[in-house]
Amino acid sequence: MRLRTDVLIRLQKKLAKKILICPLTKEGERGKINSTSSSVPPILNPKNSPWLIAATDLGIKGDTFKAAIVVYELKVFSDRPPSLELIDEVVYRGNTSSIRFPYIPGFLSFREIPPLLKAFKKLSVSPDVILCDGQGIAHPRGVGLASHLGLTLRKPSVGCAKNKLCGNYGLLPPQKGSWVPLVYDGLTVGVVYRSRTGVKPIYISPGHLTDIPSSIALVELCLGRFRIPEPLRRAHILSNSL
DNA sequence: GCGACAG
DNA sequence: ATCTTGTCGC
Ligand SMILES: [Mg+2]
Repeated sequence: MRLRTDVLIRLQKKLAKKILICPLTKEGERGKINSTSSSVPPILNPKNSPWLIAATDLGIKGDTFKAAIVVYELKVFSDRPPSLELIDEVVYRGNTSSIRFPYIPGFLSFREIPPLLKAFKKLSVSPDVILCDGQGIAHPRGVGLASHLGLTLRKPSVGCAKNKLCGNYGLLPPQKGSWVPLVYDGLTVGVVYRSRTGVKPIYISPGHLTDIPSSIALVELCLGRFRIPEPLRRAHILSNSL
């Protein structure tokens, strides 16, 4: 039997109004005005380090699913590359049969959030921001997985997807670090970002309590030698291991 | 009606 | 996402 999406669509439209797009800051600094009034993301300022970066992913293998959360401590320096140190990891296992929704493009959050919330209950630390395997506001109704999770947990979140859900964009140079706006319905909702030279790009969009510049900066600071930022890569591996 | 379509 | 080994290319 087909899933009735009309109720879900109404909920998404209501949630969309609650999403806040602003520079990424720590909870205590939220709402304060930039002392320098500059457009430089606060996370790039060494003075604001360290940051606790969480990443989440869900893996389904046969009759078992695993919701994984990893937490890294990010330190930004003025005279050397940023450092990432693994702080904590948790995995919540459950029966695949307990997953209430099938996968339908545009409604991924309803399928993945319940298991992810279970995993968050096992987490003892409180991250400053959550990286999600999926879109943020780059969504037909502006509420992708990252946005929905951020709103639910009342925490900053960033969407980092391996594929596009919606929107259009122009030619993207092959060099690592290049990016172009991702436009949907006349609005720039994120960017298509080249994390590795000559490699398929990733799709970055703000989830909640962050903006596009801060989202790009966060992902860049978390990149290692792979296409996917290290925390998300680790969460993905963890959610698929034994 | 047709094409697009996160994980 | 999952099902799956070796193989092609930089
Ligand atoms: Mg995933």
